Amino acid sequence: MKYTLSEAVIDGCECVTVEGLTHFDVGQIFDCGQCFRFEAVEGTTHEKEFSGVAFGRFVSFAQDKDSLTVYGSNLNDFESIWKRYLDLDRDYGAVAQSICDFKQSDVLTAAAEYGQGIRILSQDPFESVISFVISQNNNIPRIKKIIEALCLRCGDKIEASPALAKHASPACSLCSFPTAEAIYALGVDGLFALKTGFRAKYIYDAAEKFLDGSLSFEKIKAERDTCRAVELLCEVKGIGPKVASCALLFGFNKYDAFPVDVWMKKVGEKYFPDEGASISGSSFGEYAGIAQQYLFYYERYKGGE
DNA sequence: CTCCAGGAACTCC
DNA sequence: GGAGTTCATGGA
Repeated sequence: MKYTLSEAVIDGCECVTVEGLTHFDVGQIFDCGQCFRFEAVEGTTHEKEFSGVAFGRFVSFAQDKDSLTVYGSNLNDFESIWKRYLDLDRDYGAVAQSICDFKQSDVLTAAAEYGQGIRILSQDPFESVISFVISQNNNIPRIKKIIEALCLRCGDKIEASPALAKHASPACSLCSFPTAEAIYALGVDGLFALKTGFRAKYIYDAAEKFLDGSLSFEKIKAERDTCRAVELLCEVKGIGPKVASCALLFGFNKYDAFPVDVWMKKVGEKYFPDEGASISGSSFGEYAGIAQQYLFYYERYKGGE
């Protein structure tokens, strides 16, 4: 994946421009359900632009064809944070090819073509764990609302210059995702007050186990066997196979983690009759998680909204 | 009103 | 060890 970088100031806003990207579409990346804190920027001068907060920083990703402009970043931040976050050094053309070679399937081939701009974001592990605990038996707009309320309630304010703040969508506040300490301090009642419902005690348990060390992210990162990593996460109340798999795929770089939700059960029943609703990653190879993302996105979004 | 949402815990047999 | 039920909430 060879691309070129340049640093600039546009309308008083520090930014980095990346040229020569392939298999990259900010619309697909931020609208495929892997990330809940980025929103489309209205009235952008670019073809597409999504802004939000990650790793305690506000940033805006604007795309025109194969060119990406990262507002709110200099070259240093880009190299140390956003390059990794966007997974830019992975050759998604080769990944998609290897997925389709491994599992011969017309639907999978069509899905990989349809979602060819998707990339798996490398998100903060704690944020992805809490976010997907909130996602259970919930819909995406409300998941975003709850996370937004949580960040407003106990995240840290992020300072952004007026020039940069123009890129912010009103739907996303300039607050970092809360620390485990801050979430723990809210208590179950405080979390319940944020309309988290029955998930309040689950969020609290995750924060508590993270803080007391019984949920070791270092251990999970180091665990080569993704099935065992799932088991480690499932020690938290409210984390089952689906939530654990999402957290591992989006927050721990476990590309073979294969979340099965209601949409993937439909995919199994419609297109993979041998597997049906018990479809699993074991038949999709080392990039099963990326294959899952192609199939999820295809089934969920093809044919509009 | 009922049904559903990127599920998982709990309760039965 | 599976199948059915419950859990908060809000939108369709």
